[in-house]
Amino acid sequence: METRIERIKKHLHSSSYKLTPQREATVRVLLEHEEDHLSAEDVYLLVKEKSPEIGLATVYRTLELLTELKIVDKINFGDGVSRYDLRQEGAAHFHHHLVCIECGAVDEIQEDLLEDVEAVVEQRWNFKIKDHRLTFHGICYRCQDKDEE
Amino acid sequence: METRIERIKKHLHSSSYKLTPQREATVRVLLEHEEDHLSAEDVYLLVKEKSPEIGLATVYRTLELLTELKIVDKINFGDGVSRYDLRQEGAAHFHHHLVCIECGAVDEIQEDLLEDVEAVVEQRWNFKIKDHRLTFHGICYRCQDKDEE
DNA sequence: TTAATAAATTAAAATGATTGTTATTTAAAA
DNA sequence: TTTTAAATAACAATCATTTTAATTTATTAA
Ligand SMILES: [Zn+2]
Ligand SMILES: [Zn+2]
Ligand SMILES: [Zn+2]
Ligand SMILES: [Zn+2]
Repeated sequence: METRIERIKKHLHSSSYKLTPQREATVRVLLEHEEDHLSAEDVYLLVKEKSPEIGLATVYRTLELLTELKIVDKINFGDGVSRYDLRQEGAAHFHHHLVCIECGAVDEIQEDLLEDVEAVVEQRWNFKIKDHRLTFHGICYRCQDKDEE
Repeated sequence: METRIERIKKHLHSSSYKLTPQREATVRVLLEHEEDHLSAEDVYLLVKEKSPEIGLATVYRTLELLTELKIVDKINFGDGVSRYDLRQEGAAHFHHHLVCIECGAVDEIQEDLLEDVEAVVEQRWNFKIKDHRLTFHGICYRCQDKDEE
């Protein structure tokens, strides 16, 4: 945890940004909820528990900055809000998501899976891929079990 | 064109909805701009040219209805607006997108490409896939040519 | 055909997420 | 220490989308 914060601090410094207390509090919340897919409001409420003086706009600005630096990925599952996902350290690509249309759960796929597809796209469409977003909508294993009862 | 409208009309009827003049005007705009990825506002302005009395809320409701019936797909490229894409008739899956981070162009990939990946996901994650969203972000062929100059 | 009912629409207001503004604070540089 | 720049809080403003209430249109029943 602390070492990851240290690395993020260096990452900010190398782009001449500072890890202010507000930014650190925000990053800590993201680290403590790595499994989740928090909205800006979610992050704000969690940060507020420990640092009640922080403003929502600051959370937004911090998340924007972290997105710019590719420390987090911004993603949208079709409900009206953007969600923020810490990028795995050293991960070449953004991970994929499984969104259950019954219970709303969002599970993650860390494996790449797209290598072959991306090779085809780069060749056939002459498109230089920098990033991707892949989300599957369907029924999660939990809801399949429920349905069988 | 007319036959596609007819089929959409039947599709609505089979779910006991009517193809009102406002809905027809909206569908026509979508058909006339199949290549594009129009926002609700975009659709509204285009519909207004021929049917100035239509309201923005009606366009939103119509697009919502068409999305429910899977006549269009709602998609989000990360700017703050939802965009609406006519589904290819008979297409099993939603097509993929190439978003250029330099010029903003959005190109389409109609080929499936994901068959193998989806088989793996269904098996390994025990997830019943109903739909997907796949978007690549990168440099389009046009901008690559520009960069070489 | 006419009265009653339901569906769809308009226009306006409300909502909710996000962004911009301004004064203030904090940290770095001179 | 004084000066300057960066960051923040509090609030206002904006933008996309949804809701509401009144009206219109189409459908059904008498
Ligand atoms: Zn589920
Ligand atoms: Zn995730
Ligand atoms: Zn381009
Ligand atoms: Zn498309």
